[in-house]
Amino acid sequence: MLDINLFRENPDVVRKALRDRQMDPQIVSTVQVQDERRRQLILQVETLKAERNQVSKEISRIKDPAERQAKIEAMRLVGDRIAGLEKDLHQVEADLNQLLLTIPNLPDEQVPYGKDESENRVVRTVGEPSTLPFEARPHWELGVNLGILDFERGVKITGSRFYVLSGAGARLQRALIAWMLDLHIRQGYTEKYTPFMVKEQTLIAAGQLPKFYDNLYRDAEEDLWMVPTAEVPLTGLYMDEILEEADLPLAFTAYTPCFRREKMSAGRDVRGIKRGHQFDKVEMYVYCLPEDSADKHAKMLADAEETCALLGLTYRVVELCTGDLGFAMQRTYDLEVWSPGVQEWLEVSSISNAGDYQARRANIRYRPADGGRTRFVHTLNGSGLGLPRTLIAVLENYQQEDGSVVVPEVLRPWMGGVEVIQPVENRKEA
RNA sequence: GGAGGGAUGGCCGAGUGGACGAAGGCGGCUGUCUUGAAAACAGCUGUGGGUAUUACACCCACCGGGGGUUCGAAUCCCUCUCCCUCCGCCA
Repeated sequence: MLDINLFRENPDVVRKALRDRQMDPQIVSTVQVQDERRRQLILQVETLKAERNQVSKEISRIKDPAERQAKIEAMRLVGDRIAGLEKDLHQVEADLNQLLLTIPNLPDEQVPYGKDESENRVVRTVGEPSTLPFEARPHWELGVNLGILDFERGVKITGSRFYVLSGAGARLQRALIAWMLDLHIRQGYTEKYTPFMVKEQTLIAAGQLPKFYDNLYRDAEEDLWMVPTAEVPLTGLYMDEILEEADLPLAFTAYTPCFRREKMSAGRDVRGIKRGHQFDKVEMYVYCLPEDSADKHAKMLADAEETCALLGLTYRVVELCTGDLGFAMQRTYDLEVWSPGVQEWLEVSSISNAGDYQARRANIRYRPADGGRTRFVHTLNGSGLGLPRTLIAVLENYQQEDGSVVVPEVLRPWMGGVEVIQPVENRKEA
């Protein structure tokens, strides 16, 4: 949510942001009109209330019954007028709020302009896209041949885009999760285990609703929604709280499954495990002082890069242009790892600074140490790597000519010392 | 799922239609005293919004959320949420 004062004092800043995001700036004027109406109504309502309060106090002291009755009558009429105006006011405020919830964050000044993802900027590439001395197989061949990836049974029990990991495959994913969590803990993040279902308000706070309604799963009867990313419960953690400056920064890491309907991307990336309705992710999340968020963003990017580097994966850092920037974010870097089987750069992480945008929606503030007025915190989030894609990259980069897959060194402690994933002998186990 | 009891400021805890933004206590801050500290004493101690001659001014709202009754609601009524106790079910 943007500060309403921006629309009063600097509407052109908002218009430019919307244009840069390839959106219609018309809504800015609509907000201004509603805001003006709101303030007029507040002025009227409060003037009447002040009058009523004052006269009501007098009534309790008036002895003369006729005078008393006259004042009561007069105040009854004032009460009716207040009720009418308040009804209008509530409507205007609800409308205004709905409008503000649909307006995205302002891109940071340093974000390059671009109309869509084709204009994102590669900041740097670390490593060389690997060339294997034999023809690289895609993970869906590798995984099935090894007996660690079962598409047919996933489809059978749930449906299209679902799969089952088996044996060393399931264990490899679990190893990645455990290893990443431990790495992030070393990097200074505190582990959190959160609910995987949240209420609507929590999704609004994180900026997922109302915009991404179509991409979310929910219980049809209750106000319970499956999280599309750990960012949602982690943003909600401090909803409606006032932190002390001394408490900041707060840095968290959490593993959660993520559930996404992905209606809009039906038909894309149908092959393999790159895009599913359910996937696992380890997330990093930071609450900090406004003046620190750029530094924290750099640190989080470095932490995510370390994850790729320790896995021995070739990756590149991409800065998102204005047209591709996420709804709630002011600046975002994507991390993409090279995977020789699918022959593409896989987006495994998105590291974003939301500024105070989510904090406003979630109403998360802090009290400055000098005792001044409360301010909104800044929030940042970044995947410590999305699991299916990291799994793809590991399988495809570490494959050998005979179809086996070497387990990256760092993961072996979580793999019971297994160094190479070999084909499973017993077909039933697969 | 059934029955009952609760929800008040940073915390504890009073209030029962007007004098209540809310007693009292604790904690915190400031001052006096002190070489310093403690103690004692005194004062202060929430959030949001509106107005604006931007004056640490005035006004409005907030006692779990929403709605109602009333000239006036922390207080009465309805409803929702959450917590506690007991029963049932359950990994």
